[in-house]
Amino acid sequence: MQLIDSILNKSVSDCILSLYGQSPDPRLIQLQKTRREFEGEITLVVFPLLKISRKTPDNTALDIGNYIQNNIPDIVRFNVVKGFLNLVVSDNYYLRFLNQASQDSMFGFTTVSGQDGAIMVEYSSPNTNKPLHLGHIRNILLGYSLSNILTAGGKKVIMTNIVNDRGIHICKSMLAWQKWGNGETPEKSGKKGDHLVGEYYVRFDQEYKKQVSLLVEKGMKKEEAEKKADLILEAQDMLRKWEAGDAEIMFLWKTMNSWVYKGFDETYRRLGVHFDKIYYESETWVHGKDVVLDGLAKNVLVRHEDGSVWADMRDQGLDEKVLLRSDGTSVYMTQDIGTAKLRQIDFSPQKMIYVVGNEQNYHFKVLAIILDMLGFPWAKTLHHLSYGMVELPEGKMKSREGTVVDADDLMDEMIATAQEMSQELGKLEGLDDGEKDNIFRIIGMGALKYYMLKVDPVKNMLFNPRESIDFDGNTGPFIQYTYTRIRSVFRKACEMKIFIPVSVKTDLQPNDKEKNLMRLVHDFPVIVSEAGNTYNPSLIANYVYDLVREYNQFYHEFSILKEENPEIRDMRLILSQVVADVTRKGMELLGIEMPERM
RNA sequence: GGUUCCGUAGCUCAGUUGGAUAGAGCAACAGCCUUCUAAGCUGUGGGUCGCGCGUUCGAAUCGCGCCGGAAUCACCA
Repeated sequence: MQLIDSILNKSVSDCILSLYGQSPDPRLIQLQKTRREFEGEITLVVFPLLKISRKTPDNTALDIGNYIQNNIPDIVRFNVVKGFLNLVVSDNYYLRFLNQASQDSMFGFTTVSGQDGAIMVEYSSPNTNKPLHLGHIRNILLGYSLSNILTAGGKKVIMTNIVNDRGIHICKSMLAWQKWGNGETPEKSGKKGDHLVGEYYVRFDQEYKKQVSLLVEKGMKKEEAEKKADLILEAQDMLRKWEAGDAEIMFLWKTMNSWVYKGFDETYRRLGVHFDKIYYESETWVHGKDVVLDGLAKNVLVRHEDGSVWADMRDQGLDEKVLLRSDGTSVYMTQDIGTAKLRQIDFSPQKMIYVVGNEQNYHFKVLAIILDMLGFPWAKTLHHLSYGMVELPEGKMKSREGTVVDADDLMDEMIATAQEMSQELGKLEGLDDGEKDNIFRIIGMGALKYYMLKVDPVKNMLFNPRESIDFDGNTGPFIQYTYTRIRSVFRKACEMKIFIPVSVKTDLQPNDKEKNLMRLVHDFPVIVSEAGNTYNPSLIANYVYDLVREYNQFYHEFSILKEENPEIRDMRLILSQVVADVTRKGMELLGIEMPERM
C-alpha cells in the first residue's frame, strides 16, 4: 500500500509543473501534520512555492488544492488558512491502512536488505577494576537500543565491546588484593566478582593517599610524593612484570579478571543486553604499534629527537598528538587505531559507531583524522555517538567521594520499588510468586530504561532517584500499563466470545480520536527510520509516549466492549490491537520488555 | 585562554529539513472509581524559548556577538 505522503509529494510536483510550467525542487514541497485546531490531516506549506506560482499564498493554495482534490481520490476536501493548505484525507484511506497494518507482523520494520555491509556498534567498554555504574547504564542502553533500531531499519548490526583489561589501574587492585586480600574470593565471601575487585581498587587508593600524606608531612612536595610513594612504585613494577609475561602476575591477573567478567555478565544479563564480539585491549594493544610504525615509514608521521612518534595536525587547526612514547610503548590513541584496523580485518563493516561519553569528543575527532592521514579509506565511516553525562541532584558522581550510583544496586532498588507500588495497588493477586517477581522486574527495569532513554543523548541529564522511580506520566510503567490494559480488553473480548474479524469495513466513519490514533500509527515507520538515521533512541521513546497518551484518552472516552454497533466495536478492537503492537515494537527497540498484566 | 556541546514553565524533558496561537509530565489547585485495570482521565493556573543584533513572507530552530553552565586541550585511559 502506497502511503499518502508519497502520493501527495508526487502530485504536488505534477501540479506545479502543469499549472506553472516548472518542476519544483523537492525540498520546496513541505508536508506536515495539520495542527489540531484546523480541519484536515496533512498540510502543505505553500510559501516556498510562491516564487514559482507568482500568485498570492491563498490563490496558490487554492490552485493546488483543487488539483489535488481532483487527482487524488483519497483527498476529499481542503481548506486554506493564511498560506497553509490543509488536506482532509478520506476515512477510507485510514481504514485500509489500519487493515493492512494489523495484518503485517513486520509493520514498521524493514527486513534485512542485500549485502551492503554491517554496521558495527561499540558500547559499554568497561574497565576491569571496578563495577559498572549509572554512567555505564546510559551508555549500555543507548548502544543496545541503537543497535535494535538500526536492525529494524534493515541493517545488519554487529554489537561489540572493548574491554579495558590492562594497565596501571588494573595493577592497583591486584596489588591491594595481594597485600590485604587474605585470599578472599567471590565464592568465599559471597560477593559479586566485580564488586570485590572494586573494593580492592578503592583500598589501594586509600592506602596510597595515606602514604602520600605521610611523605608530605616529612616535608616532601605533594607532586613528588605522589610519584615516590611505595605503593605506586610497586604497582608500576607489577605493570612491567605483566608486560614481561611474569607467570605469577599473569595468573593473578587472569584470576581477578575472570571474577570481574562473571560479575559483568550478570549485570549485562539483567540489563538484557549482549554482544556479538568482545575485544580485549590486552589482545589488541600491540596492533596499533605496527600501524604507527608503518605510517612513520611512509613519512605520514614524525619522530621527535627523544624517539617519540607524533601525528602533526597543525595544518588542520589542531595540535600534535603523541602516538608512541619515547620508550616505545603505546598510548590510548594507538590502541584505538589498532582496534579499529582489527575490526576492519575481522568484519569490514560499512560503518563503525562508537558509543562513548562526550568527554572523549576530542579523542574521536583526532582518531578519525589520524586514520585518514594513515590512508585508511574507511576512516570517514567512523561515527562517535557522543552522549552527555549523568548528573545527580547533589552534582556530579565522584568515585572518590562515594557518590557513585552502582548499576546493580540501582536495578535492585528499582525492582524493589516496583514491587512495593504494585502491592500497594493490589492488582496482581491470584498470580504465583514467580510470575509476580517477573512482573516486578519488568516494571522496575522498564522504569529505569525508559527514564534513561527518553532524554536526547547529546544532553547532560539529571538522574533524580526519586523521580526515576515515579511511575506516572512520561514513564516506562505508564506505557507498560496502557499496553497491559489493551491486552486485558482482548482477554475480555475472548471471554465474551466477540470474535475479531480479519479486517474492518472501509465505509465506517471514524471519530477524531480514532483517526488521530491511526495517523500516529501511520508515522511509526518514519520514526524508526529517522531514529536510525540520527542515532537517537529518544525519538522512539517520545513517540511511544505520545501514542500511548493518545490511546489513554481514547480508552477513557469510549467503552469498546460495550459498543452496541459491532462494526464500530471491531474497528476499535483492531485499532487497539495495532496500537498495542506498535507500542510493544517501540518499547522492544528501547530494550524494554512488556508485561501481560500489571 | 583555545575548541566543542548545552541553555525552552518552579522541576524533569519534548518540539521533524525554519512554518500557523511553543507542548507533555511532575509539583499546586478543582473534579471523575456500579464501565475493559484510577500506575488512569478531565479542568485551572504557570513562558521575554539565556540576552542582543542580523538573515526572510516567517526564527525556539539558521548566522554573528555577548551571558551562564559542562566537557576537553597529557609521553592518563
